Amino acid sequence: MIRDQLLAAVDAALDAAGLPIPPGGVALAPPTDPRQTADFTTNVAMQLARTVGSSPRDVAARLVEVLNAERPGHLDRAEVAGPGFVNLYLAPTWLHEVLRDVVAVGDRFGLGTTLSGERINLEFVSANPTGPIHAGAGRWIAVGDALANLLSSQGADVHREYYLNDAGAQLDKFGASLHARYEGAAPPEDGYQGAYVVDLAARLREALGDAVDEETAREWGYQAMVDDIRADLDRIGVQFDTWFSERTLHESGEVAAVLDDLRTRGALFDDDGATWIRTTDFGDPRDRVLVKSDGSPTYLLADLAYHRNKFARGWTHLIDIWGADHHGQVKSLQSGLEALGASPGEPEVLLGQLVKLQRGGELVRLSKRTGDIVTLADILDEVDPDVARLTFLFQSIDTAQTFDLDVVTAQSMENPVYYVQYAHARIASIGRRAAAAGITRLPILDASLAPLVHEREVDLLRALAQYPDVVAEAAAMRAPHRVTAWVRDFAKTFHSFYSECRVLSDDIALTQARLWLAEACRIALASALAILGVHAPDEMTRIDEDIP
RNA sequence: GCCCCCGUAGCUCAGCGGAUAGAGCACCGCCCUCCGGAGGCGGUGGCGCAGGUUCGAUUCCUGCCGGGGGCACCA
Repeated sequence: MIRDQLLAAVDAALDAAGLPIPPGGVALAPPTDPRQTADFTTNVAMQLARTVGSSPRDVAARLVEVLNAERPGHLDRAEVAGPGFVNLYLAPTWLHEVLRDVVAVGDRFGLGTTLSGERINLEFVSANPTGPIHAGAGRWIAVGDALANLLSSQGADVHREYYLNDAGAQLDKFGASLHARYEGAAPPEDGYQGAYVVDLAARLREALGDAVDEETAREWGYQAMVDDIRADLDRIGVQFDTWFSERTLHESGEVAAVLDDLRTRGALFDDDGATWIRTTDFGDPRDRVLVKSDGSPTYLLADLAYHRNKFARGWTHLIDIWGADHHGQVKSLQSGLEALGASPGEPEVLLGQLVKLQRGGELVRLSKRTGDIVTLADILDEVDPDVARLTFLFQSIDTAQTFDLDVVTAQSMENPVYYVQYAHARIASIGRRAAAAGITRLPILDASLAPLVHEREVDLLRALAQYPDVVAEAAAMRAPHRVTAWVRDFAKTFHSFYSECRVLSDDIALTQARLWLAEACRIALASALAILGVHAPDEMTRIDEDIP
């Protein structure tokens, strides 16, 4: 849009001034300094100063001279500022053009093409089907789903996938524990001690009667847990495209095939009765076991078969979201896949720092032994899914998160999610008011946007202009929280506008212009909330009715 | 000992190498004739330490200090 035109103009101006274009192109962005009133600024002169052999301000002056002579569209003037910044001041019309652009693309506002053509398999959550989904896993649900939306918004074909570890020792332990409870006995020492297993045993008896053997108990329990997990995911509004069973890899011979392939490629060696893979050839700090001395496959072996299967199904790029406690396995998996011929760096693993739960001012100590866990369902019993999701999407996955159950529940009325949703609801409310008053929004081509000059209106238009870049950048950085940050900030700007600028007034032209501005804000809020997986309501349920 | 993440306001967190670092909560004031007060306006208050790279470092590199998570023939 407009920035692209300006970039082209700056490139041309550099050329006309006899200056080179820096490798990597010209950076053109709104100034971050709150004192600066320029619309865009570039540091290109400071970048070029050394190669050109003159001072940054001199280079900037040469560029400014050409720009002011050429005056590309919307440019009012260019100025040298500070140590050598070139500040571009645009005519107010450029922001009105932004508004027209937003309205023209409508619900497609914010979409980009930076990832078009990519076929991405995004695996997240993949909690073992041996118990309910833990509260902390809610972070990966929220982040994974938002990331999928984000990548899709940039044109990628994204597939949400859940890996079911239904072939390993954990499921056996789970089966043994369930069967023990079913028999009224205590689970094995290294089994699942949680109270939910007792409840599950009762459900098992109700479903299948009094003569259930351990294998039947395991299989029934497995299905029951998968059903429960799907129900929890359904509550928070996340749908997976594929639920992939580890068993199928063993049954289809794909696990064995990986071993054969690695043998052929000379990546294996035997030691101590076990079969190892030489992952150190690809940067792993140590080699890894694929087949244990008792002949059973390791988790890594099945995981290699799994990721190879993803490629075989046509996905060209794999992204896994893992908890930081698994970071030691990243290099092993990538090395093994590379040994199988995949491109280095596959899968791309996003390591998320863990969630600590806090209640009553104290950390909730989790103990597998006692089965003392807080589940996602527990959280969803207390707060609505939008609150839970946005809470998980506040911060970067690079930082450990403390999820304070008291704060999120007791103060949920003050949760920022409502602040953002309220902005959307207010716009809808204005629409209802307008309709009731018989005010119709005329086609934007017939509307004059010239009245939009108030500082709050300009703030909104600038924020709208930046939104597509925010989304593209968030996708590139795999950082949904950047969208959260933008939408919270945008909501603040909107509320400020709302209280200072009345949309519906006696000034017909101003009303028309502001109705269109409000519509553009609605489009942007809806877009951002959709990416985050949060609803954009047209009205809020009233609270605090008891206050006179 | 080695590997990964993080030390920014009293608390929780933002901040693609740019100019005087932002927001929420908390605290102190103020704003309801008017589109929904789940709101608005103002105030208090900050980059762990030391080097290095750079025209310019909260951001990149190194070391130290502090916090979290890993270093299995477990998943």
